[in-house]
Amino acid sequence: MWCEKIEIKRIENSTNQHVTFSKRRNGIIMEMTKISILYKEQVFVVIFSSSGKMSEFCSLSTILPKILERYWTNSNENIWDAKHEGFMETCIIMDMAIHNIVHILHLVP
Amino acid sequence: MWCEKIEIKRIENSTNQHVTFSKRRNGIIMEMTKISILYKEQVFVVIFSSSGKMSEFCSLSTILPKILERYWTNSNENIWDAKHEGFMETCIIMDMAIHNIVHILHLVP
DNA sequence: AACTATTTATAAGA
DNA sequence: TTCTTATAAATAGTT
Repeated sequence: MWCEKIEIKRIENSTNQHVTFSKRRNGIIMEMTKISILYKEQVFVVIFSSSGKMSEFCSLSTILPKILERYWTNSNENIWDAKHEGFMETCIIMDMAIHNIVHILHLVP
Repeated sequence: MWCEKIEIKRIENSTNQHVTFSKRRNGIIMEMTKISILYKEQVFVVIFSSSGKMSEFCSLSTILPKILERYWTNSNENIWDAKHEGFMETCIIMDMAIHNIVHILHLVP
């Protein structure tokens, strides 16, 4: 499939995990930025830390309701009726329809 | 910065735009999948079409409330009080803390 | 959708 | 965390 030379497997070492995650996070932000230019679209990025805090905030926080509206409309489930456990470490939300990046919130390990 | 050889600029041609966006979308899904393995984390992906429809759905739609809870907790704004226009084309939500991919929703151009 | 030349991203090491 | 560089991986261009 992909990654035939370097095996993709769990990084156990905590320091390595932070370093490599940091690099890949930058990669994702780069890619988002490119997409926003290529398609002249809005990219909206939120990254939560593993402790649950947002460490940076740019603007236009009110875009999120639009996602939810559409999520609600398209799924037949009640999104507020949480049945599953889990805690967000990273959340990237891209809005492709306005005309700039509105949010890049960095993870602080 | 990045992309010194190939200029990153708006793709005007509609067909090209769909083809290249499709490639980059696959790239993002690949990257998410890798991250989920590298950090043994949950990756949660939702992609909406430009027409507003979700074209695919896998499982666990009830993870979204967790994102919202944290978004709410961390921002001082009422996320339901939308003041800005804009329409989501792509939404990627990664949950890094459960232990598998829960959602990959593909865009259908 | 498939191929591949070329560009871009990353792992490892410092 | 940031830099460097050799190597791996992704994609632009084309069929």
